[in-house]
Amino acid sequence: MECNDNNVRCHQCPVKDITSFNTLSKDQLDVIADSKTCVVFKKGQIIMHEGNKPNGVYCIQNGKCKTHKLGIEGKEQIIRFAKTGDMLGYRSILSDEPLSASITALEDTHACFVPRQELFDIIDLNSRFSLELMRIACHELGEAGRIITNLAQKTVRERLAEMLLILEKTFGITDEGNLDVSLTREEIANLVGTATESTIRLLSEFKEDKLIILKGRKIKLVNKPKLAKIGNVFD
Amino acid sequence: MECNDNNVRCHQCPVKDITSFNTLSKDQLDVIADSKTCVVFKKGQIIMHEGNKPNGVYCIQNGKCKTHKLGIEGKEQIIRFAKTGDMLGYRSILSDEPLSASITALEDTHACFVPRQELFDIIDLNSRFSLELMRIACHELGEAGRIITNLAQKTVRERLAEMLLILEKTFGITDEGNLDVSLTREEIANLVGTATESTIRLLSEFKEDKLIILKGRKIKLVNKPKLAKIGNVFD
DNA sequence: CGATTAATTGATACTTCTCAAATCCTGTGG
DNA sequence: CCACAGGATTTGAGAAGTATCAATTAATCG
Repeated sequence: MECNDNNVRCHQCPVKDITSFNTLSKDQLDVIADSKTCVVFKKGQIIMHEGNKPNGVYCIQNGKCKTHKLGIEGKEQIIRFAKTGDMLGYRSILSDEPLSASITALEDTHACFVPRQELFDIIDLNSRFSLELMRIACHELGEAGRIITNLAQKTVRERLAEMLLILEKTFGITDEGNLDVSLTREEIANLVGTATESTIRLLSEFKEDKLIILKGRKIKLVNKPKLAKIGNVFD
Repeated sequence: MECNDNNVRCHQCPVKDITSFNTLSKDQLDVIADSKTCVVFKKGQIIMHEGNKPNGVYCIQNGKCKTHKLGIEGKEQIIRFAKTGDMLGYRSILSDEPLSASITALEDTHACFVPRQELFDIIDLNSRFSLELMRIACHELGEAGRIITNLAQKTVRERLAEMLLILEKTFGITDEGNLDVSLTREEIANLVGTATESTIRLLSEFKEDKLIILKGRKIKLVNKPKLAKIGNVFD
C-alpha cells in the first residue's frame, strides 16, 4: 500500500490547487507534508469502514471512490462519490462521530493520509481553511437535500435518467465518449435506490429508445436533452 | 415582527448555552448582541425563501420550523426541522450559495437575526466557534446519509413508523403524551415521501393495531417497541 | 478453460399512487 | 354565537410502478 509519492512535498503536489488545502501557506503545507503518508488502494479495496473512528483524512491524489452505507438486510446504499482532489473522512473527523459510511476504491487510487491532529492544528491557525471546510460540508448538505427530494418524489425511471447525467457531470467521458467510471448494474441500482433487475430493464429501455449506448459496463449518453426531460432535470 | 427581546444581551440569553454560540467570549457575544435584531414569525410564515441569498442567520429563541424544498410539480419535500437553539440559514451563508430550501414557522417563533459579517468576524477570531459550526454541518451531513438510505431502501410503512419515533425524539411529548408538534397529514406525507392518502391509510392501520392514538392532529405513540420493529429501527 | 460472478429476461405478486367522492374541521364574518 | 366556505381528512376502486423469484445466458478472472 505504501508508495513512493512520499517524496513529493505538498506545496509541489500537482492536485494541491483543487483541494481544500489550496488556502494554506507554505509553512502550513509543510506541516502536512511532514506528517502525511501516501498510500495506494487497489480497486475494490475498502479505504474506510463504516462505524470506525478514523485517525485522519485522505486526500485523493488520483482515483475514484464510492461512499456507501449499509441499509436494510445488508443492502448497500451509495451516498456519493469522491475523485481526484477530494478529501475522505472529513465528515467523521469534524463531527467527532464514527464513520457514517464506508469508502471503497472504484479503481486503483493514490491518496495521502493526513493525521487528525495536524488537520486541527491548521484549522486553529488558518480561518480561511476552516471556511473552506465549512463551504465543502455545507455544499454537500445542499446536495444531500436535493438527493432526498429526488428519492422521495421521483420514480425509479426518472432517478436513473438523472443519475446518468450526474455521472457524466461528475466523472466526465472517455475518448470514446463513454462515462468515465465503471459501475456494475448492482452499483447503479444501489445508487438510484432500486432493484438490480429494475435498473437493467430501464437501461435496456433507454437503449431501445436510443438515449444511451450500452457495451457491457460502458455507457454512452447520446440524447442528453431527452434524458434530462425524462429525469425532470431543469438546471 | 420586531419585538422587545432586543433588550436582552446575548450573554444573558436563556438559550445561549444550547446554541453554537456557547463557545463565544463575553466580548464576542457583545459583537453579536450589538448587531442582532429580534423578530417574531407567526405560524405558517416563511422565514427564508428557497433560492434567495440571506444576509445572515437566525438563532431560534423559541419555536419550531420546517426546512422544505420544492420538488416535482411544486410538491413540497420536508428535509428537516429546527427548534429552540438551532441556527437557520447557516448552510447557505457558509457555502456562499442561494438557499437550497425554504424555512417556515410551524408555530409562532421568536428568533434573532445575526448579520453575515458579524458571523464571519467571529469565525475569524474564534476557531472553537468554527469547529462547532463544522461539527453541526458534518453531523447534519451524516443524518442526511441516513435519510437517503431510508428513502432508497425502506417501504413507506417502515419510513412512517420510523418518522413517528423521530418526531417524538426531536420534539418530545406534551403533558398528555402527544407528540409536541402539530403537522397536517400532508406535511407528514411530505416528510416521509409519500402521498397524503397513503399516510392517512397507514396511520389508520397503526391506530387499528393499537400502536398509536389519533385525535385530529394529536398523535400519541403507545407501542414504541413495535413501531421500532416495523420501522427497522435498531439504535 | 472451468468456475464464479454479473447480466438478462419472464412471470407474478405486492406496494403505492391517482382519481373521485364524501365527510369532517376550522377559522371567519355576520 | 351561528352559519358557512374552504381546506383537511377519510375511504374506495382501479391503475401503475416496482420488487421478487426463477431460470438462462454472458462475461470475467485465476
